[in-house]
Amino acid sequence: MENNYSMLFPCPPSSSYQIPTSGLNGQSSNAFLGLKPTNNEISVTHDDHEDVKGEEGSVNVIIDQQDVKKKGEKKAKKPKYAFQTRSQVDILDDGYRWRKYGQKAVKNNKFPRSYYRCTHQGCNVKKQVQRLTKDEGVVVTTYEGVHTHPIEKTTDNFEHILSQMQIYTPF
DNA sequence: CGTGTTTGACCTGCGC
DNA sequence: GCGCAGGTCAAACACG
Repeated sequence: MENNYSMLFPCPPSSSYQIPTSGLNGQSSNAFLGLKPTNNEISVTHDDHEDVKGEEGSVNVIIDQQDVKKKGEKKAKKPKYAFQTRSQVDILDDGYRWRKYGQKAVKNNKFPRSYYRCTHQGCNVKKQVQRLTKDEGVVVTTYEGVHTHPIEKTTDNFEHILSQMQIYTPF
């Protein structure tokens, strides 16, 4: 099926941070994602884009339908979301619990890429966190898959995050 | 003791 | 087939 996800990431109203993800893998989920940069602005971009800086305040989410194959299993398509965040720290607390399972040096990048998996049972959402050589202030977080469970931290924190996002986006 | 991180080895895909 | 790069595994380790 054809889906246009380009507007998937509107800034949610403060009363609700439900993000429409219906159509992704035929599933829907609430609170797909939130980011908590420790400071500064959030911008979101395509993981294919080279011009990482982007314009401040611009929001651009690209979902990449990636073929994932495993031995003996049929291909499954997983949505992939790349977020670009200006932050001093690599770890963005999005409310889910993540376990790091790997770290690799990336070519043409002096910073390593870290691999995380959601620790919730049955939820195999993955994310990669990578800092850019070009701009050390930029952290690129790539999410793969959709959480099959509600967010774990029921924090006010999360609403703060979202309100921050509204501030930093032109919507 | 439970949970998460570190890190080298291993696997896989791809280009030559 | 070979080498490289990216992705994952898993044992050892650290920490509250």
